[in-house]
Amino acid sequence: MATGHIPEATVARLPVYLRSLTELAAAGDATTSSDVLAERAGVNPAKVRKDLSYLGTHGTRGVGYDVRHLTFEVSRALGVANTWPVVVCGLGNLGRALAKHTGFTERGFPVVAAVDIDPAITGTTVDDVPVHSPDQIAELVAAHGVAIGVIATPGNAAQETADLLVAAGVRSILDFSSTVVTVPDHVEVRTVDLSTELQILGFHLHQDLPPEVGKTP
Amino acid sequence: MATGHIPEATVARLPVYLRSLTELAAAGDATTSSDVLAERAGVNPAKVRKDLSYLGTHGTRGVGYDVRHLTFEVSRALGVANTWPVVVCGLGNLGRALAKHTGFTERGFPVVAAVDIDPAITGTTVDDVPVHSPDQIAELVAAHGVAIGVIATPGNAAQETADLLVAAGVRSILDFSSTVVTVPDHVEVRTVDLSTELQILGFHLHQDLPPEVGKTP
DNA sequence: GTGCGCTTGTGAAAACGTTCACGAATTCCG
DNA sequence: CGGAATTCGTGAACGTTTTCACAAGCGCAC
Repeated sequence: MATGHIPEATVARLPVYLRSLTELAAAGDATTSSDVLAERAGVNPAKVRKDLSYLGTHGTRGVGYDVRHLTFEVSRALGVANTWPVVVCGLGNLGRALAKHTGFTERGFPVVAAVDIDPAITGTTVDDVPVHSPDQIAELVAAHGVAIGVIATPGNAAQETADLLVAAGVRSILDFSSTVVTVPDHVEVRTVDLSTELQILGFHLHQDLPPEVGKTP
Repeated sequence: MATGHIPEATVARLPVYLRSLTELAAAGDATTSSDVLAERAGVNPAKVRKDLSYLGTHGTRGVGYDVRHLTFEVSRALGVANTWPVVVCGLGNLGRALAKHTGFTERGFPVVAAVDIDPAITGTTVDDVPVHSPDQIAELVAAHGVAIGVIATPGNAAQETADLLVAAGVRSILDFSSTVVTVPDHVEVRTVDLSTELQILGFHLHQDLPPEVGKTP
């Protein structure tokens, strides 16, 4: 089975496997199994095997997977050898937390700059990340080779920010703004909406509630 | 079609529709169509119609949907009339941002307390949210009727925190910790992993790259 | 009223994702 | 060496989600 095309659902799980593999390696395990990986990733073992089969990687029947080799295969599939500089737009509570977040750099996504419209903070730094004004987005992207923009602005500035990022040549956007931003086909947007997540949880809580009184008879 | 069972995929989109409806109402539109909603939600019009059909709600053929009535129906399906108090665990960069985030309260998810293991900050407040120590989780949950816990701790404290939340009676967990937490069946966990999101974007960037040189011939 | 244009609601088809179940490959042990 | 125990890889079955396509209902114009 060639590395031809990896389903989206699988791609979304690869980072979880990679993390599990790193932990296993740190624990000194040389080999592992789909059962162990499934347990750690919180999924079904068959799913692990099928996911890994898309990588064209091969475990050994009766034995399992070589942790080092599998780590290499998953890393290669994800392209983690690449470093993708990121710019964070909007330095509210969330944007500031993202700019300070050290986990990004560790995984190959260094925050090279932040952008905010407030002139009081442009020119300053947030944990060594320089803060610029929005009209400098194009320069920043060009200077650092930024491919990913993070939008953490208020909703009403999100589309405008996205437009600036796209015009500057950014090809991927991670949007925390609780709005749907429209971009050209060649740009990928992933939306993380914290309120929506809570509303989904709230839906299930609500569902489990005893049926309401006062319904129309 | 009865309100019997709403597919998960639909539930995940209802908050987006609800937001669009609120905007349309604010703009003074009395009626709208699946096309308009689809445009705003960034989805296919047929999907909007099918999603809404699960609510047992009825638009008017040839006319569209009544914005006020549809808002009511979607709100009811989501159970937004309920208020679900939330406790935020872990006051690092992200936890602090979440505790300060005003959007939660606006949508019926007030952050009633925060929890951190650092004795230097327990007893203080973060934007009026009181900070307690982890061993007070049970009391907090009981006192405020908390049903949802947010985990924003470092990864190594996540499972432990989840256990405390579950023991205290929390039924839903929103996990930002980049780990897979294990909980009993009656507890729902949603995971938001920021690094994973970036890695998925990175995967596609990597895929679009010209094929690497130096492959085995 | 009758006809026309618009928009919903929904079967049916297609695409996608998950899980099952089992053959095949490997190791280990007696 | 032969058989039991593992564990992978994968075709097939199943379930979910998306999309299509069109009949049915509604309003307006005349």
